[in-house]
Amino acid sequence: MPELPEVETVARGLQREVVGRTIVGLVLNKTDFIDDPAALEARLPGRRILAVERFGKFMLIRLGPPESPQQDHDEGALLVHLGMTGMLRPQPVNVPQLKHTHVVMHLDDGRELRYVDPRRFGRMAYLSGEVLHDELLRFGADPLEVTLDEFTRRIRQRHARIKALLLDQTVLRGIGNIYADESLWKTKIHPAQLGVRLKPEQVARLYRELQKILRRAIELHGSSISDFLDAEGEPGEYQQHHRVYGREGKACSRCKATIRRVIVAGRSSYYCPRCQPAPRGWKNACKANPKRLPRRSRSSRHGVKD
DNA sequence: CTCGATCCCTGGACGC
DNA sequence: TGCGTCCAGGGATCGA
Repeated sequence: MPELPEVETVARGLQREVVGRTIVGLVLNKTDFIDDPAALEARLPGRRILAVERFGKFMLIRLGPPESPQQDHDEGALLVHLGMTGMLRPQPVNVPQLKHTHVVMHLDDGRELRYVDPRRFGRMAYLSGEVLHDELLRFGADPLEVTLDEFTRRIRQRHARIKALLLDQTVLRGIGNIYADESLWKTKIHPAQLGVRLKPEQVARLYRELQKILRRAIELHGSSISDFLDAEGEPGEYQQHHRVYGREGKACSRCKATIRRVIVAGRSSYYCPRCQPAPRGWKNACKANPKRLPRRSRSSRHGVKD
């Protein structure tokens, strides 16, 4: 599931692989995840790829001016969100297309930049400069660039649970379920704790550890849980360093207590019940609302050991 | 204001 | 083996 480190990995790979290439043609298959498919067909052919940047969980494919002078240059870019299962990578034409290949951009070196996304939770849009600018304004700070003061302000400004705040892309952009849970475990903060209740020292630790975890994950090319592959088709390695995510029923590597999973902010949240003490009232809230307790996973129902 | 519910979508795991 | 069911999850949206 592509979050900041995975998107960064793909963006860097594409930066190496396709910058300088010109898109000479475009084939669209399923288009229900594309904002305006006709805009892609009208705007992409003939444009040179100037840069591939990451913005939160988005990739921004910056495009040069169109070759035909009557089409005015609008500083537009192709925005790509990989959703859960999106993959974007260049392939030689003779490599068979994977199932669920929805967008094929023909490049001037003979390769094809292919977008594959089985679940189509991703998003693709061509946005002109002005629209792009407004679109990006909706998002919060980049967790790797934000200052501690700004991070603290954002975590404390809303009366929400820390897990919800970390996942909210208008608070911080780029964090998803994996890196939220991993950074909360590292800093011994329960995911249901309210952001405003965190002590300044806890916020500072979360800030530092979140950045460390994201940077390390980028070094290891992200986490490949089920099917994430980078722009070279390679999986990441960071999943081998997960301490809580996906480890329900296993032992906490710090205290040996059993890792648990609850639903916080509508998302599965993995945590250590001993290292990350629940906030006041949380356990009663769980008893009152059984939906907070996820259905036992099939593996744990059958007692699979680690 | 925050929260939960619902929808989107497919593949994989599981139950029978 | 095969068919039905559940579920994962990011984000948008709506109602409580």
